Amino acid sequence: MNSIRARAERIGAWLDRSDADVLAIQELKCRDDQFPAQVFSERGYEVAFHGLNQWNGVAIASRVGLADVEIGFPDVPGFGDQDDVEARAISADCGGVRVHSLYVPNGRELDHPHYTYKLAWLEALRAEVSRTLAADAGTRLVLCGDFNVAPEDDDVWDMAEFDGATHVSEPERTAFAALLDAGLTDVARPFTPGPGVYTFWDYQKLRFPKKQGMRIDFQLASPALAERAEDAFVDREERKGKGASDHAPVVVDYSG
DNA sequence: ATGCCATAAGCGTTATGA
Repeated sequence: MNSIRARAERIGAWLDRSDADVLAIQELKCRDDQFPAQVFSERGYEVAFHGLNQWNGVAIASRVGLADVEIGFPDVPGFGDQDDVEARAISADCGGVRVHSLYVPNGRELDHPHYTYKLAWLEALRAEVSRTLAADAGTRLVLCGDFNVAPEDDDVWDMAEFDGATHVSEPERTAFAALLDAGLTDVARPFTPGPGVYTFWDYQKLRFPKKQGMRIDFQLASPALAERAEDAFVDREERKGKGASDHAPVVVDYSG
Protein backbone atom coordinates (compact mmCIF):
# COMPACT_ATOMS: atom_id res chain seq x y z
CA MET A 1 0.00 0.00 0.00
CA ASN A 2 2.66 2.44 1.12
CA SER A 3 0.43 4.88 3.05
CA ILE A 4 -3.35 4.54 3.16
CA ARG A 5 -3.89 8.25 3.82
CA ALA A 6 -2.03 9.27 0.69
CA ARG A 7 -4.14 6.78 -1.32
CA ALA A 8 -7.53 6.80 0.39
CA GLU A 9 -9.27 8.01 -2.77
CA ARG A 10 -7.53 5.42 -4.90
CA ILE A 11 -8.58 2.65 -2.50
CA GLY A 12 -12.19 3.77 -2.66
CA ALA A 13 -12.07 3.83 -6.43
CA TRP A 14 -10.47 0.38 -6.45
CA LEU A 15 -13.22 -1.06 -4.22
CA ASP A 16 -15.82 0.40 -6.59
CA ARG A 17 -14.02 -1.00 -9.64
CA SER A 18 -13.01 -4.40 -8.29
CA ASP A 19 -16.26 -5.24 -6.48
CA ALA A 20 -14.12 -7.18 -3.96
CA ASP A 21 -15.77 -8.79 -0.94
CA VAL A 22 -12.61 -8.69 1.18
CA LEU A 23 -9.48 -6.55 0.97
CA ALA A 24 -6.31 -7.14 3.03
CA ILE A 25 -4.07 -4.06 3.24
CA GLN A 26 -0.47 -3.67 4.42
CA GLU A 27 1.89 -0.75 5.10
CA LEU A 28 -0.79 1.70 6.20
CA LYS A 29 1.79 4.10 7.63
CA CYS A 30 -0.67 5.55 10.14
CA ARG A 31 -1.91 5.15 13.69
CA ASP A 32 -5.40 3.85 14.43
CA ASP A 33 -6.65 7.39 15.18
CA GLN A 34 -5.48 8.51 11.71
CA PHE A 35 -7.08 5.67 9.73
CA PRO A 36 -9.55 6.83 7.03
CA ALA A 37 -12.34 4.42 8.02
CA GLN A 38 -14.99 6.40 6.16
CA VAL A 39 -13.63 5.25 2.80
CA PHE A 40 -14.80 1.77 3.75
CA SER A 41 -17.92 2.45 5.80
CA GLU A 42 -19.53 4.63 3.14
CA ARG A 43 -19.19 1.74 0.70
CA GLY A 44 -20.72 -0.84 3.01
CA TYR A 45 -17.51 -2.43 4.23
CA GLU A 46 -16.61 -3.16 7.80
CA VAL A 47 -12.93 -2.55 8.51
CA ALA A 48 -10.46 -3.64 11.18
CA PHE A 49 -7.06 -1.95 11.38
CA HIS A 50 -3.94 -1.86 13.49
CA GLY A 51 -1.33 0.89 13.32
CA LEU A 52 1.05 2.01 16.07
CA ASN A 53 3.07 4.75 14.35
CA GLN A 54 4.19 5.89 10.88
CA TRP A 55 5.64 2.46 10.10
CA ASN A 56 3.95 -0.77 9.06
CA GLY A 57 0.21 -1.00 9.80
CA VAL A 58 -2.28 -3.63 8.57
CA ALA A 59 -6.02 -3.76 7.89
CA ILE A 60 -8.85 -5.97 6.65
CA ALA A 61 -11.99 -4.61 4.98
CA SER A 62 -14.95 -6.90 4.40
CA ARG A 63 -18.55 -6.73 3.24
CA VAL A 64 -19.19 -10.41 4.05
CA GLY A 65 -18.72 -10.12 7.80
CA LEU A 66 -15.81 -9.24 10.04
CA ALA A 67 -15.65 -11.09 13.35
CA ASP A 68 -13.17 -12.20 16.00
CA VAL A 69 -10.46 -9.71 15.05
CA GLU A 70 -7.03 -10.67 16.36
CA ILE A 71 -3.99 -8.39 16.44
CA GLY A 72 -0.72 -10.22 15.76
CA PHE A 73 -0.46 -13.98 16.24
CA PRO A 74 0.89 -16.25 19.00
CA ASP A 75 4.64 -16.02 19.63
CA VAL A 76 5.18 -13.33 16.98
CA PRO A 77 8.68 -11.91 17.56
CA GLY A 78 9.40 -8.23 18.10
CA PHE A 79 12.25 -6.02 16.96
CA GLY A 80 14.63 -3.49 18.44
CA ASP A 81 16.10 -2.86 21.85
CA GLN A 82 12.78 -3.50 23.57
CA ASP A 83 11.73 -6.36 21.25
CA ASP A 84 8.65 -4.32 20.40
CA VAL A 85 5.94 -6.20 18.54
CA GLU A 86 5.21 -4.20 15.40
CA ALA A 87 1.92 -3.67 13.55
CA ARG A 88 2.46 -6.40 10.98
CA ALA A 89 -0.41 -8.86 11.45
CA ILE A 90 -4.18 -8.77 11.85
CA SER A 91 -6.76 -11.48 11.20
CA ALA A 92 -10.52 -11.87 11.21
CA ASP A 93 -13.33 -14.23 10.19
CA CYS A 94 -14.83 -13.00 6.92
CA GLY A 95 -17.70 -15.01 5.51
CA GLY A 96 -16.43 -18.33 6.83
CA VAL A 97 -12.77 -17.71 6.00
CA ARG A 98 -10.04 -16.80 8.47
CA VAL A 99 -8.33 -13.92 6.65
CA HIS A 100 -4.85 -12.77 7.68
CA SER A 101 -3.34 -9.48 6.50
CA LEU A 102 0.44 -9.75 6.91
CA TYR A 103 3.39 -7.45 6.39
CA VAL A 104 6.52 -9.57 6.69
CA PRO A 105 9.63 -7.66 7.84
CA ASN A 106 11.84 -6.46 4.99
CA GLY A 107 15.16 -7.79 6.26
CA ARG A 108 17.15 -4.79 4.99
CA GLU A 109 20.54 -6.52 4.53
CA LEU A 110 21.69 -10.12 4.86
CA ASP A 111 23.89 -9.25 7.85
CA HIS A 112 21.36 -6.92 9.50
CA PRO A 113 19.43 -7.81 12.70
CA HIS A 114 16.26 -7.11 10.70
CA TYR A 115 17.08 -10.12 8.52
CA THR A 116 17.28 -12.44 11.55
CA TYR A 117 14.00 -10.92 12.72
CA LYS A 118 12.42 -11.60 9.32
CA LEU A 119 13.37 -15.28 9.42
CA ALA A 120 12.12 -15.67 13.00
CA TRP A 121 8.87 -13.91 12.09
CA LEU A 122 8.26 -16.26 9.16
CA GLU A 123 9.01 -19.31 11.32
CA ALA A 124 6.60 -18.14 14.03
CA LEU A 125 3.96 -17.68 11.32
CA ARG A 126 4.59 -21.19 10.00
CA ALA A 127 4.27 -22.65 13.51
CA GLU A 128 0.92 -20.91 13.96
CA VAL A 129 -0.32 -22.22 10.59
CA SER A 130 0.81 -25.75 11.50
CA ARG A 131 -1.00 -25.58 14.83
CA THR A 132 -4.18 -24.32 13.19
CA LEU A 133 -4.22 -26.98 10.48
CA ALA A 134 -3.38 -29.72 13.00
CA ALA A 135 -6.39 -28.68 15.07
CA ASP A 136 -8.71 -28.60 12.05
CA ALA A 137 -7.43 -29.81 8.68
CA GLY A 138 -10.62 -28.61 7.03
CA THR A 139 -10.34 -25.01 8.16
CA ARG A 140 -10.62 -22.31 5.54
CA LEU A 141 -7.83 -19.77 6.01
CA VAL A 142 -5.75 -17.50 3.82
CA LEU A 143 -2.56 -15.57 4.46
CA CYS A 144 -2.68 -12.38 2.39
CA GLY A 145 0.05 -9.81 2.15
CA ASP A 146 3.54 -8.62 1.42
CA PHE A 147 5.84 -11.55 2.22
CA ASN A 148 8.98 -9.71 1.13
CA VAL A 149 10.30 -12.94 -0.40
CA ALA A 150 10.63 -13.79 -4.09
CA PRO A 151 10.35 -17.58 -3.81
CA GLU A 152 11.60 -18.54 -7.29
CA ASP A 153 14.10 -17.09 -9.74
CA ASP A 154 11.19 -16.26 -12.08
CA ASP A 155 9.83 -13.95 -9.38
CA VAL A 156 12.43 -11.26 -10.14
CA TRP A 157 13.32 -9.79 -13.52
CA ASP A 158 17.04 -10.53 -13.28
CA MET A 159 18.65 -12.70 -10.62
CA ALA A 160 22.02 -11.07 -11.30
CA GLU A 161 20.57 -7.80 -9.96
CA PHE A 162 19.86 -9.51 -6.62
CA ASP A 163 23.25 -11.03 -5.94
CA GLY A 164 23.81 -10.68 -2.20
CA ALA A 165 20.43 -9.01 -1.68
CA THR A 166 17.52 -9.89 0.58
CA HIS A 167 14.25 -11.35 -0.76
CA VAL A 168 15.98 -14.05 -2.82
CA SER A 169 18.38 -15.61 -0.31
CA GLU A 170 18.20 -19.33 0.43
CA PRO A 171 17.13 -18.94 4.09
CA GLU A 172 14.28 -16.62 3.08
CA ARG A 173 13.15 -18.99 0.35
CA THR A 174 13.37 -21.93 2.76
CA ALA A 175 11.23 -20.04 5.29
CA PHE A 176 8.65 -19.29 2.59
CA ALA A 177 8.69 -22.90 1.35
CA ALA A 178 8.00 -24.04 4.92
CA LEU A 179 4.64 -22.26 4.73
CA LEU A 180 3.78 -24.31 1.66
CA ASP A 181 5.10 -27.48 3.32
CA ALA A 182 2.79 -26.71 6.24
CA GLY A 183 -0.11 -27.20 3.82
CA LEU A 184 -0.72 -23.83 2.20
CA THR A 185 -1.00 -23.14 -1.55
CA ASP A 186 0.05 -20.09 -3.56
CA VAL A 187 -3.40 -19.92 -5.12
CA ALA A 188 -2.72 -17.16 -7.67
CA ARG A 189 0.24 -18.80 -9.40
CA PRO A 190 -1.63 -21.37 -11.55
CA PHE A 191 -3.74 -18.54 -12.97
CA THR A 192 -0.79 -16.13 -13.38
CA PRO A 193 2.13 -18.23 -14.66
CA GLY A 194 5.54 -16.64 -15.05
CA PRO A 195 8.04 -15.52 -15.91
CA GLY A 196 7.38 -11.81 -15.91
CA VAL A 197 4.44 -11.72 -13.47
CA TYR A 198 5.17 -9.34 -10.61
CA THR A 199 3.33 -7.59 -7.77
CA PHE A 200 5.89 -4.89 -6.90
CA TRP A 201 7.89 -2.43 -8.97
CA ASP A 202 10.35 -0.02 -7.37
CA TYR A 203 9.56 3.67 -7.84
CA GLN A 204 13.15 4.28 -8.86
CA LYS A 205 14.82 3.65 -12.21
CA LEU A 206 11.61 3.37 -14.22
CA ARG A 207 11.13 -0.18 -12.98
CA PHE A 208 7.43 -0.34 -13.84
CA PRO A 209 7.59 0.84 -17.47
CA LYS A 210 10.62 -1.39 -17.94
CA LYS A 211 8.63 -4.34 -16.56
CA GLN A 212 11.33 -4.93 -13.93
CA GLY A 213 9.46 -6.07 -10.84
CA MET A 214 9.26 -8.69 -8.12
CA ARG A 215 6.55 -11.17 -7.14
CA ILE A 216 6.49 -10.81 -3.35
CA ASP A 217 2.76 -10.47 -2.55
CA PHE A 218 0.73 -13.64 -2.17
CA GLN A 219 -2.44 -15.33 -1.06
CA LEU A 220 -1.51 -18.60 0.64
CA ALA A 221 -4.64 -20.68 1.24
CA SER A 222 -5.41 -23.82 3.22
CA PRO A 223 -6.58 -26.89 1.22
CA ALA A 224 -10.27 -26.36 1.97
CA LEU A 225 -10.12 -22.81 0.61
CA ALA A 226 -7.56 -23.34 -2.16
CA GLU A 227 -9.86 -25.84 -3.87
CA ARG A 228 -12.39 -23.06 -4.27
CA ALA A 229 -10.06 -20.76 -6.21
CA GLU A 230 -11.58 -20.24 -9.66
CA ASP A 231 -9.45 -17.43 -11.06
CA ALA A 232 -6.75 -14.93 -10.09
CA PHE A 233 -4.83 -11.97 -11.47
CA VAL A 234 -2.47 -9.19 -10.49
CA ASP A 235 -4.24 -5.86 -11.01
CA ARG A 236 -1.40 -4.04 -12.79
CA GLU A 237 -3.75 -1.16 -13.64
CA GLU A 238 -3.47 -0.10 -10.01
CA ARG A 239 0.29 0.45 -10.39
CA LYS A 240 -0.31 3.03 -13.13
CA GLY A 241 -0.90 6.75 -12.97
CA LYS A 242 -0.34 9.53 -10.49
CA GLY A 243 -0.18 8.52 -6.86
CA ALA A 244 0.07 4.78 -7.42
CA SER A 245 1.42 2.46 -4.73
CA ASP A 246 4.55 0.51 -5.63
CA HIS A 247 2.56 -2.72 -5.08
CA ALA A 248 -0.38 -4.02 -7.12
CA PRO A 249 -3.32 -6.01 -5.68
CA VAL A 250 -3.34 -9.81 -5.99
CA VAL A 251 -6.97 -10.69 -6.69
CA VAL A 252 -8.39 -14.20 -6.21
CA ASP A 253 -11.91 -15.41 -6.98
CA TYR A 254 -12.96 -18.06 -4.44
CA SER A 255 -16.44 -18.64 -5.85
CA GLY A 256 -15.79 -22.31 -6.64
C1' DA B 1 30.79 9.22 -9.94
C1' DT B 2 26.16 10.09 -8.55
C1' DG B 3 21.35 10.82 -8.21
C1' DC B 4 17.44 9.27 -9.90
C1' DC B 5 11.18 7.66 -6.07
C1' DA B 6 7.93 8.13 -2.31
C1' DT B 7 6.11 8.30 2.27
C1' DA B 8 5.87 10.27 7.44
C1' DA B 9 7.39 13.29 10.91
C1' DG B 10 7.99 17.93 11.10
C1' DC B 11 10.22 22.30 9.34
C1' DG B 12 15.92 19.87 8.61
C1' DT B 13 16.89 15.99 7.88
C1' DT B 14 16.35 11.19 8.90
C1' DA B 15 14.09 6.52 8.72
C1' DT B 16 12.14 3.25 5.89
C1' DG B 17 11.09 0.78 1.98
C1' DA B 18 12.93 -3.75 -1.34
